[in-house]
Parts: sequence; structure tokens; C-alpha cells
Amino acid sequence: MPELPEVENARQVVEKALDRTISDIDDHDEYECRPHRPGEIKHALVGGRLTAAHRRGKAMWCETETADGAEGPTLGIHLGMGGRVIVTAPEGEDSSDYGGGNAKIGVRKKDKPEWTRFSMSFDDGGQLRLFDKRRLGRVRLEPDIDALGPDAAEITREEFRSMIAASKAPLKARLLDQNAIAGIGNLLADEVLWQTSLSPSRRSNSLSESDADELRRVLRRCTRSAIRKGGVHTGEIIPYRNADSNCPRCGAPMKRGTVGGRTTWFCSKEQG
DNA sequence: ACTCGTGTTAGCTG
DNA sequence: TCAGCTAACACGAG
Repeated sequence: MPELPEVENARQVVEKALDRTISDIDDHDEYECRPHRPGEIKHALVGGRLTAAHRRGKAMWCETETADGAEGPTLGIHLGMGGRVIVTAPEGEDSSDYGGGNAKIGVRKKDKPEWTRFSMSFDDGGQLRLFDKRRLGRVRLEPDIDALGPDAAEITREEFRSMIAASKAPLKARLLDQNAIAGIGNLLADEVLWQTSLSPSRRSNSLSESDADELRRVLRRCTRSAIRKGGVHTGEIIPYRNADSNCPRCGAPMKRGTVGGRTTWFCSKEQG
């Protein structure tokens, strides 16, 4: 699930964990906490607290403060292919606004306790947990955020134009390149390309400036809409990403291919 | 049993 | 040299 909109919703959940004293951390999962050794993250953060939650593209990170009030290491959280963050309320407090009961971002019925790959306990009895059955998510100290391109929801028109013009890779592959523009995943890429009727395999630098401007407008609109509705799966073309579907705009069959190494669905007529 | 996948990245290639 | 591509990652779901 996690593309930019899901991660933004997760970031808002993490804000519920700010300014609560960290009493314990379980960081024993060797995959999720790579490259750290078990106990390393725990040692760095116990006694301190998270003071701010940020996001760029699909990457999240928290600023921290140590027990004596000094600046602590940043804590990066990446959800990978299927991670979710859960923050529970202080013991005895109403949990209704903590996201814990929200199936879109919180606990789901089929979740197994062992899919909790990382957890942080607070001295108020609450917890921050990372749920990730596939273990492609990551929790790490001092993540490199600067390597990412501009956030897809914030990128300026000039930045977007030059990013598009700077590569001859297939357009969809360019949109998926997190170092060029951060936050677009496979579904959001299919959605914006269908909305603009642009071919996924067209060379990125073959777009005109007005094509690029239109693509950026649609990208911003789809991103905002997905954040509001709860995720990229709420996109218009997503239900039509299968072999039996026809383009809801022109009626031609939807077609499956591979672009940028990812399954790609597009209108065989309008995006051919 | 076997294939697929809403993300990232090391390592290969032209 | 380096942009671009592929396979691998880990593991549940269909």
C-alpha cells in the first residue's frame, strides 16, 4: 500500500507519539532494523522522546531529544511494500483518535502479533508499533533523506519540467525514480499516466513543457485526493487494472505490460 | 506447487 | 563513466 498518500497518513499517526518519554524499544528484528545490531536503536533512544515527525516522498523520519534535553539522532521509518504504523493511547485514555481502530491505517483483523517488527513503549503505557508482514520496511537511525528528489506533492513547476527533461528513460520509470521525484509508486504512476493519456513507455524527455505541466497538475490533484480518501487504491483507474476491463473513458481494452520493471496497466487506445 | 507483488537497491551492461 | 535495467530481497495470498 504505502505510496506518498499512505505515508502522509502514517506520519500523522506518528505525530500522536511526539513528546512522550520512551521507556523501552524492541529492535531485535534483523531485517527491519538493518543495518543496526539489535539493541543499537534502543540504546540510542530510550529515555528520550520524539519531537517532530517529517516526510519526504515515502520516507518518514522523526527528530528526537535525549533525556538531558540535547538533540538526539533522527529515527527513520520506511514502510516498504506493506508496513503500517500504529500508535496507542496512554493507558486509561480514550483511544478513539489514535488511529488504532482505523482499518485503513491501523490494526486489521487478519494481522498477526508476530508481524510487529519494531515497537517503542512510552512511560505512559502507550506504544508505537511497526506492522510489516513482508519485512521490506526499515527502521534506522540517521537515514539519508537528501538523496531523495523533491516531494511529489511539493515539487515546483520548474523542478518538475527539468526532472522530466533530464532523462530518456521511459516516462513511468522516471516517475518511479525516488531520486528524481519522491513519493510516486506503481499505482499512482498508472493513475496519473492514464488521467493524462500519456504512454508509460514514452521517453521522458520527449514530453513538451505543456505535457509536463499538465502531468504535474494531475499528479498534485491525484496525490491530494488520495491523502484525503485514505490511499492510492482510491484512484479512478485502479479498479480497471485487470485483464477483463475496458478503459472507462473510451471503452478500449485495458492492456498489461512491464515498464520500469513493474506491472503496468494502460488504455490500449489512448495510451498506446 | 507455483506465480505474483502498492518498494528499494546492489550489481551488471551497453 | 554512468544512466538504465534486472534480479534479489521476504513472505503471504491466490
